[in-house]
Amino acid sequence: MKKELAKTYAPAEVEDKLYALWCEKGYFTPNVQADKAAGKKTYTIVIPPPNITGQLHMGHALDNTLQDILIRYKRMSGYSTLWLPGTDHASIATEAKIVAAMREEGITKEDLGREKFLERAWAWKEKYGGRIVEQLKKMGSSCDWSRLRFTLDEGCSRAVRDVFSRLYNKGLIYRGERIINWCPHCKTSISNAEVEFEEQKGHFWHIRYPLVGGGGYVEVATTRPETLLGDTAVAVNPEDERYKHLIGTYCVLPLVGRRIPIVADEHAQLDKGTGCVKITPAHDPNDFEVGRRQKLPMEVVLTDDAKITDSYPKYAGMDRYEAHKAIVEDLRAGGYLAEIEDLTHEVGTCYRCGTTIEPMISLQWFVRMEPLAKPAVKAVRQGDIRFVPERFSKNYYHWMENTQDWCISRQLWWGHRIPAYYCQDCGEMVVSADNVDTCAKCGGKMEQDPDTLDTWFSSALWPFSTLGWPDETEDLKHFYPTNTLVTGYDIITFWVSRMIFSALEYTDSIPFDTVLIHGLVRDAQGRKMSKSLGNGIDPLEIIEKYGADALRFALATGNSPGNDMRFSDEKIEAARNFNNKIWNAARFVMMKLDEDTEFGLPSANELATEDKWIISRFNRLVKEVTENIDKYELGVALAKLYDFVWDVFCDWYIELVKQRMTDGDKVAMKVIAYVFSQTMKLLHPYMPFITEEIWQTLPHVGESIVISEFPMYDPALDFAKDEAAIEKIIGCIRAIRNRRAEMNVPPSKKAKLMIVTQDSETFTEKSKVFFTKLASASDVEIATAGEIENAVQIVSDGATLYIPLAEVVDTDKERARLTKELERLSGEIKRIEGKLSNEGFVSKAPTAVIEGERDKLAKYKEMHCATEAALKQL
RNA sequence: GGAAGCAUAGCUCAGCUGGGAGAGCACUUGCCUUACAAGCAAGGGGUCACAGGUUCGAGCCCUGUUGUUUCCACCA
Repeated sequence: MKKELAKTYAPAEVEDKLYALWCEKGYFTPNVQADKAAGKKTYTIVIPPPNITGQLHMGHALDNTLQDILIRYKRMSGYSTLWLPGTDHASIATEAKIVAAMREEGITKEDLGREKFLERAWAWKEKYGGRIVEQLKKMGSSCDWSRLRFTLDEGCSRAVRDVFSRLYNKGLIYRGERIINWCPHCKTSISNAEVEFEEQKGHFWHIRYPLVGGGGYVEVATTRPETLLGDTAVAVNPEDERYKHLIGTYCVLPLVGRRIPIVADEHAQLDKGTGCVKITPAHDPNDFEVGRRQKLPMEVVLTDDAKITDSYPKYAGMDRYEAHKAIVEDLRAGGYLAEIEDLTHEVGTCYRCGTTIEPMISLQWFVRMEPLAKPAVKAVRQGDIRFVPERFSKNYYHWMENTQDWCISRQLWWGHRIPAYYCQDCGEMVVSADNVDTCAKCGGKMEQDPDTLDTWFSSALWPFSTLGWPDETEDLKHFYPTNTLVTGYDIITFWVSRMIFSALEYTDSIPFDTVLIHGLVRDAQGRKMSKSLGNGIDPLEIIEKYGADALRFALATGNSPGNDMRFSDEKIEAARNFNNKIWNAARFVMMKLDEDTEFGLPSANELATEDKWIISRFNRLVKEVTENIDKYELGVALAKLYDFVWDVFCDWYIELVKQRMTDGDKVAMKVIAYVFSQTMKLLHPYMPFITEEIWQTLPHVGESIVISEFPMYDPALDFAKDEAAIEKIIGCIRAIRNRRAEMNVPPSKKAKLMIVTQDSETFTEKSKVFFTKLASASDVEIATAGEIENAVQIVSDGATLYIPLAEVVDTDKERARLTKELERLSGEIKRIEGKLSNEGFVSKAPTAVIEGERDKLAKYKEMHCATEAALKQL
């Protein structure tokens, strides 16, 4: 057993080796049959599939660390556990990357054709999808790789086609001409959720439209004068006295010369601008509605790449910004421009490429949201699905209750092709999960819709499509609904909400019961990590330098649900240091253990006080850590583990038992091995590699810590009395060290120690060694009464300590110090007495709190008395 | 225009249903004490943003104010 370990922990030497072993043993793959037979409860997490566009970033690292902590914890706690991994085809993002790469080669999508393009896309997927899987493995993620999925694989695709045709048949998917958000760069429609608003400086242009017949004009205001080309009316409010006489008359569109009507519509508000609104039905969502109500023509003036159409020869081919300038100039020249105001406004941009989106009228596919949103809201309201932290449910409700129909068609090639088929001869349309070649009506040739579906359409099915749905597979029956979804708050609307309504509609079940929300990982200055800033930190570089466990620790510690965190060098170094601390504790334990030390606790009557103390402390730790993890307080649980390992186990228990270990005390060996090995288990979900490496070398039962049993709280291991005794001794040791430090006495200078106490159960013969080892005592005497003259006197909880360091004792200083101490104690006593004499406090406070105060009072009174005595002796 | 979060030690942040303020880093002092100098020991440092309120008791609950961040929203 006695192994010589390196002084510092070298993660690189153990991580890959252990991960390979875990995979080989199949620890991450649940044995469904056996688990069922054993009646195990299930615990399932389906990974938020990373995009195949690139590589893992810190956000992924955090997301996956949290998931792995939960999964490993549940696996060790006896659940039938599945963490299902996969990747997302990320339609628009991936296509944009591939197109960009092709541009380098000087080819366009059209040059290549759909089929060849898709070949490239699949090659991309192989390369980058594989890379992401490797990165997840490096993190130690205990995913079941035998169930790896991809949003565009056959199973997911089938689920998508199935859902699409179901919804279509129920009337929940429709095709129609609506105003959609058009990205002129990506050349596709995008959904409302994919539009990001950005504040931009602009102008408010007031333009005069001359009235037809007779002089005069109406003045309209717009931020986008170039859309004037598409105006087909001017609206005024029907109640507006100023313009009532103009309703039904016409004005002339400047520069174009078209006659357009002045119509009455509530959209125009009395108190805004001039009260007259130009109406551009084909290029503005509000105007589109006005146009429908007023039966106005839709005049399209922009092409797919946001250039003016050929209908306006003077401006044809100009992009929207050039046209803007030209039209402003022409308006000015023509004397149509009345006023120009400065203004800042929110402009919609494409969330992928940042291009300003163009509202356009277009024939697209939509999901009717209202009937789907209602049950989705209800599921959260009645608590079937819970957000952690709770406040994010407000976000969710707000979005769900106000959401508009979802535009799901995209003019892209990389994605799920819409399962709608059109007859080339008679125009008949069929929606079908299966391919349709010939028209049932006329026998003509059917062509599939060229468009693909929004990436999020397939992501919305992810929790069940990955488990085999629409088939009633074993996996679906066993693991669905899943349990915890771990994701960032930035993706609640895109994804979480859509999974919820999708699951309720298609599987008649919630997709998961808990949504654990985490924040963003920011850089050390609190900025978002981004490519343009170049402040991104690569998790793999961190792993290479510090190890996966250090990365995981740094991400999990001090992190609370829903809050952003900063990642810094100090944090990762602190994490590395903790790894090293654990490692060295392991070195100590292993150096001291006998080879035949077995796993297990000695019986209670064999245990020394300090053994019971550490066991009791550990037992309480188990209870707290379990409770914290169950409440998703992963950061709090980890802080307690850190504190226990470093401050309780290393700084005190190891020091207290060192002598016994050196003396070959078998009981101490068993206790230290037991507590430490169990501590490794508690820590394992957070730091899988180092804990396994150490656990394997300690006495243990079982094959791997991965599949070992998570420690359980045991009321029989609460030793309150022994805990109190050791806490007292620690208090004395601290007090002695403190005094010595104050007097600048070096540790090497030993001195006799006399302990005057009535507490013979705490201050025993056996406890003397603690003072010689840890408090620089040369010799310890325990007495029930007595004193040493000219000695340093320390009053601690339960004892008065005398240290004869005559040459350094300054009697005046001692007197001053003790007097001060006496004052402090008097103050405390007065405070507690005041509290206890408060009628309200004693009648209303819980008894435990009152008891606590009484105990403290007694302690302080005793110390006060002892201090007084000590002062007298000086 | 709505909504939410945050404000605690010099810095970064924890603080569980209210019961005497914590950690890491930084700082000061002393230690290479055979597990660990990536360490050990001791120490300094906080009217918990501000103002009210509820309570026997408030960092925590309520109201308002200020600062800051974010989300949502079709303001021409």
